[in-house]
Amino acid sequence: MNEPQLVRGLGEQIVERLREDILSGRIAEGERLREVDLAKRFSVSRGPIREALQQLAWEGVVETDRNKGALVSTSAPNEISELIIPLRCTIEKYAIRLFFDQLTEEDFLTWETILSKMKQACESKDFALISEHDIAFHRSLVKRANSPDLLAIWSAMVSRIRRHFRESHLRYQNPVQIYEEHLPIIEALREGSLSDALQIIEDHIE
Amino acid sequence: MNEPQLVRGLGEQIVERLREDILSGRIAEGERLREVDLAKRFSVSRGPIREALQQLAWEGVVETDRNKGALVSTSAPNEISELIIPLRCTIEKYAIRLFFDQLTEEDFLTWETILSKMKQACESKDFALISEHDIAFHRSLVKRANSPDLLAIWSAMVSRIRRHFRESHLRYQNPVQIYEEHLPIIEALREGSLSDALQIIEDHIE
DNA sequence: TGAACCATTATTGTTAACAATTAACATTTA
DNA sequence: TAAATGTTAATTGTTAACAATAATGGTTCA
Repeated sequence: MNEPQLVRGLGEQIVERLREDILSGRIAEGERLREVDLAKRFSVSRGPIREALQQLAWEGVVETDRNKGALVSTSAPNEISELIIPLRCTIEKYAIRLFFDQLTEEDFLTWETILSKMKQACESKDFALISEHDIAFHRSLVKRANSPDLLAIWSAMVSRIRRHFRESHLRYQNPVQIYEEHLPIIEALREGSLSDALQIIEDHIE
Repeated sequence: MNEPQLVRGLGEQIVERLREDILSGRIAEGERLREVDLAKRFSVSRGPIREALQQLAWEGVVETDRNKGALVSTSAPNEISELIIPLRCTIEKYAIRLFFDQLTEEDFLTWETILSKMKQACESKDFALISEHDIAFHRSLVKRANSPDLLAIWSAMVSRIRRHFRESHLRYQNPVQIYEEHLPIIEALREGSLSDALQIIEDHIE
């Protein structure tokens, strides 16, 4: 099995930090990202920064024009989430089918760790953090399938509907519900019922 | 409309040349790509080379391990095409619904132009060109919906399955069939039957 | 013999300087 | 004044040197 690569390059680390900042809304849509600023912030040279920006551009998190640098791309209008919902469903169900018969205790530990962070964020009503962990949870589901193609396509989609995540979260009067709605997914996986898990994911993604 | 960016960076130019070399088989599967070799071959420094390799890795054309460089991916029997087919179906049908009641004669002209080029490519059995025009046709369908997000998501997917296009084309004994299978799509649009068009697209994408 | 160790080489990762391009702004001109 | 032009500053694109890591090959020792 693929070792989870303990030492990651600077570029990859920066991708994750920037992506979290942008998907959660801590860095605003339309904001310009200058290479030298980022290099100073992360205390590295512009090489890894350029690497990270290129990756984020493919994911659709930022947009780049030649010789003009990178802007945080604006999240798609909500009407497109009508399209994305069935797409996400297809992908995440496909992912679950791929890894379903290879589940280990470690997997559940990973997911429970993310969800416990989400719970904390829900309790303190920090919606930026809630979105971040919500997306992180679903990303880790897709990632578990161990298919770079699957993850790439999913990432390209989700980065474009980050606003939809936040806005749907804001509708909850009691944000802890957001956390609670994620529990059945893991429970179904633990109980070993594939069809239940698929059905629950389908109901959940909306 | 988007200007077709006249001056491209070195990285982008190298991406295209390497991708063509790999997909056409001039660079064999499993072959190792060393940065210094490529830098010498293209007479540039390693910067643009790394950029190009990162892009090709994202597209799935090469695989990279940290500190170990890039290998040309072996085209594993693309089990993911099983996933891509329903995704493409969803997206392209969604696109058609969006523009269906705004069709003009100009649209048909665009599509017929692309298809006539495809026909030529089919007749000369130039499979690289066939793929290009096939992708161009479907891209123009999606583009017609006039939604940058839709196009972006579709592009992210297609860049990962370029290889699948080519391989499915190679199965045709008479490549002109590829061209002929595209005609009913336009015919249905011309005749003004949305449900027919959607059904034909669904049958076509397989 | 062959398995473990060390030194050497090859290769990638990172950095910092330099070149080319774009943006900003003052100046000129109609 | 407003448009056009030229100049400067800010920013990205590219390069080449340096650092860190992995592959190679030979030597020793059981």
